[in-house]
Amino acid sequence: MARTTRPTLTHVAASAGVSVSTASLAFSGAGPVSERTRQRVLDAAAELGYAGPDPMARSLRQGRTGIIGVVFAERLRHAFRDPVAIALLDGLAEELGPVGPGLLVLTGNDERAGPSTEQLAAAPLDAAVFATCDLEEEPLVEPLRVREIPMVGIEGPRMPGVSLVDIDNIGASREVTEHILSLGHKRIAAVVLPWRPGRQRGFLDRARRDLSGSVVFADRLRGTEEAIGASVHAWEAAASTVEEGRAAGRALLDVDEPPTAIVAHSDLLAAGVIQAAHELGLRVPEDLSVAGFDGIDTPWLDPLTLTTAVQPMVEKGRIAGRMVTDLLAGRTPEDVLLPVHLRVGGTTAPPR
Amino acid sequence: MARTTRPTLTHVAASAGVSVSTASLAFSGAGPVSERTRQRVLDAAAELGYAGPDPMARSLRQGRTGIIGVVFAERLRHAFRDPVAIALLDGLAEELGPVGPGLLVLTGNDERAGPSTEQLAAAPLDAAVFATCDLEEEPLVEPLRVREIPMVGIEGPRMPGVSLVDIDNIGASREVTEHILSLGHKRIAAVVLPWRPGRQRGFLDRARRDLSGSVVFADRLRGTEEAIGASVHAWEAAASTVEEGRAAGRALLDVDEPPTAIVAHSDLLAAGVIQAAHELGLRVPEDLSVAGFDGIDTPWLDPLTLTTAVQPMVEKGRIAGRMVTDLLAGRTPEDVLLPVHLRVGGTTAPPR
DNA sequence: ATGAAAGCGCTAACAT
DNA sequence: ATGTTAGCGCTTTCAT
Repeated sequence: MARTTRPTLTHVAASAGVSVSTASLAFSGAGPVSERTRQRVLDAAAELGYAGPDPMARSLRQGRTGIIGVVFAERLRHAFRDPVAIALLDGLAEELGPVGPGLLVLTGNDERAGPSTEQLAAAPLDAAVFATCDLEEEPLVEPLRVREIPMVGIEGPRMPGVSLVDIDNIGASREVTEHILSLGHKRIAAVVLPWRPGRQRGFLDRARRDLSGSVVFADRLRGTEEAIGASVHAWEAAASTVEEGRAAGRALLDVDEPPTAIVAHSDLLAAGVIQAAHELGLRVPEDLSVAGFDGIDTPWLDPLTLTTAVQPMVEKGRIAGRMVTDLLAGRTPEDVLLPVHLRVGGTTAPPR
Repeated sequence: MARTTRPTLTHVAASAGVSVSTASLAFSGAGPVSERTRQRVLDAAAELGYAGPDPMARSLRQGRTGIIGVVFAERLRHAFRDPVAIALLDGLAEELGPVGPGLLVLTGNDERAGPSTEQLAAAPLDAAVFATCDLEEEPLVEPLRVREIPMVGIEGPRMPGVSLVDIDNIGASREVTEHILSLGHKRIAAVVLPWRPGRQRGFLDRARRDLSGSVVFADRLRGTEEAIGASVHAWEAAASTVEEGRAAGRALLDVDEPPTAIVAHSDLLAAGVIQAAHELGLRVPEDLSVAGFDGIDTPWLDPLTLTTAVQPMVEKGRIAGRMVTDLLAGRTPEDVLLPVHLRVGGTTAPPR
């Protein structure tokens, strides 16, 4: 009795001599079924090669897929190069693991910063987490808002309908810079995050400071300048990577009167700055102090440990996951602001 | 006229004064609709706040979700730490980007190597790509095989029903080792990949060599031993990371008569070995030659460039994506074996 | 404990 | 170009 099409619950039920509803209960366990019947159904299923209830049919009926979308405003290769994003995903996966099938990764490509509107409209999601969508004017939330998909933002601006997991970017950045100042540094430069959109590499000009871009970019810059009490000589990186940090370091250090300290707004950028310094024959921290932001593992800097602002990366993901769970249960979670603490490492010291 | 429930195509059609099927066509463009009608439907939709056809209903009807699953046999944080995996995902996303919503990431957790059977049975996939599932006895394929989900494996064993994108692990590993031998090295050690399952750190014992584990582990080891013509003194890493490489380097080098060359079966492991060497006061390549495998960017080794076997990481993903497309179109793609080429860098030199 | 029936929202034949 | 109709495969009332 070969069948060319996949068996369905109807076939299984028929073969077991029960109704479809009973067969359904035998699989879901959502109702009373005698052990004997249950076994008959499962046996019939095994014999027919039935793989269990069809996920799409079940989704349509129940109104949910179990899938959580994770939205990145960049191409996958760039998003996943960032240890902070990976840690976030890990926390998210850990928290949501038992819940459903998994995480649907929604990224952009070379042309688009983030998934297309069509993608967002067609994705079978129960909820979405914005991993790196920190723009004031975020075109990515609208398609999901229309669908009434619960949303959680990470370090974004406060937006109606988007629950927020935030960290104290301004305060932490200020604290790092204050540490540098307290060591006695006068000539301080900064390497700031990509302004986004239209990321570019180069000295930060006034125009870009004032236009609204990424709030993380703006907050970390603001913290640094609040500490200094004036605007800081800054280089804008096109991405948060070691290579970009290195380019920044070269640009800032290979001049007549280089700074004695550089505040980088990510650890990867800081690592690049340190590398550039070494290449230019400068010792860290003797000739140059360098601070970062994030608190990622930097085993390759060993024996140096980076002075940095340690943010709870995995925890951000876990909390976002918990918020998703709450939202799906109909609860309205409070926004969360997580603390960041200064970790003084070996890359900062008084100027000579 | 407030509605408490989300509007459906039926509401939109009624409001526009057309039938549901016409309204459907107005959205999908899959049939002839007059421009005037189309506009009326879209206007009605906009007014009602209709977000477009429901993805679940559409999936059920059409029999596909547009979602491609990517299966990792480890926890997310470990999988995504590997630049090779990221590059693969990037190629995959690039190739499949226009096709559908996105990639569903299916990972394990601390207890399970990979997603659970339930997860695999319930995930709404059109096809699956096994990113790091290289076991002979892979429990992860069975749940998908039963569902008749098209599958593509990366560097796995040849399995019925799983299309394969492979690279020449044996040949490339042999070539790297031959390069080391041609330089005149006699005392050669290897740092091999995790044997999996039951990854552990330590000198590789005979028992593990003989048991069937990861085929990538086995193939790269085999290539090295084929070149040497004998079994090699080897350390098994618990993961392909810089830290593990460092631990391996310490174990292999901090002895009375250390090897003059170490063949590491990944670039991250090689980077760790180099770091360990530096910490022990050994210069690379003067005192120790080190080779890797993969060809990832290692800017932090600068100015050193790693001698390694360069594999087409992104290309693997692209081809896997193309295979998925083929399989979904009903075609049966041929298995692919991609070439790997030796890149001689500055980390290998004749022994002193 | 089991069965009958309705319907989730949509698309695709088919008819007009 | 538009409408009618049948179902995709399942879960969930509601009867029995």
